[in-house]
Amino acid sequence: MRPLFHPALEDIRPEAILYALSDPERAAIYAQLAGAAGGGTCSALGQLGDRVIPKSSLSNHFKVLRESGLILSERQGVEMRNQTRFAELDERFPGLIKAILIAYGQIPEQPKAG
Amino acid sequence: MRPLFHPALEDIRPEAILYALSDPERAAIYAQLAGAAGGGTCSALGQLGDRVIPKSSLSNHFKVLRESGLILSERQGVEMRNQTRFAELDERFPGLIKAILIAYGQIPEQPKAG
DNA sequence: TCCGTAGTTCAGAAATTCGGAACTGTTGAT
DNA sequence: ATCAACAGTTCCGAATTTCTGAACTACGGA
Repeated sequence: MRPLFHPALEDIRPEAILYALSDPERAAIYAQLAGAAGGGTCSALGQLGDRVIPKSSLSNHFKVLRESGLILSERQGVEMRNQTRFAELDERFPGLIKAILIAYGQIPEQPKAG
Repeated sequence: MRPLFHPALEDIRPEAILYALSDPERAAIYAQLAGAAGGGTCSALGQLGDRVIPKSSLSNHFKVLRESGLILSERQGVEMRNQTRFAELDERFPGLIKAILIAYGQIPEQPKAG
């Protein structure tokens, strides 16, 4: 298996982020990861609502998320642990990811501070 | 010519917004419109950098922007005036569009209030 | 070694995008 | 009224991308 490619923070392109999250299935996967503490595996996230995502499609979704810079994947034994790169990304593109998750209704809207 | 379709505010989908702006050419067009006071025409925005966008492609870009809910187009004489629906959209998806424009470097990063 | 599980790669079908050419709709001139 | 010029749309074929079942690779346990 080819080693997994992860872009360096400075190589992450906004168009890749938007493209990756413009697919509701991928956005839902990402949102799950953003919520899950441990780092989700592919199979754990393979069922969204009533549809079972075929595993080749799922693998591709993770690849798109990974190569866009949204997530970090590393093999751990027989499975793959995935976690978001939220903190890094929020530094590079302030407010972007949070605004997207809010737009999708995956996290409640933030009240203004103060 | 078919009448131009514009989605109602409540029908606008985040995936459509992200998809529309995941194309750097469309994002640049949108950013120009967001900056231009008057409402830009297709031909006025048909040249970005060194590339001349073919007019059928340009027409399609505007269609995608329009049908995603990002812009409002209306015929004015022989040409088409386009303007953003920024205010509306910002109400529906708070912070989203601004964060995207910032990510693309099209507007300077906003300082935190206070 | 052999088996089961997790995920990747391959390959062909289906869907999408791109853009040149033809077309529509509007204005202004004769 | 007719014509020409112009802005933008639609059509359609070529190229690209996406989707997913099937085959495959990688790891761990017995």
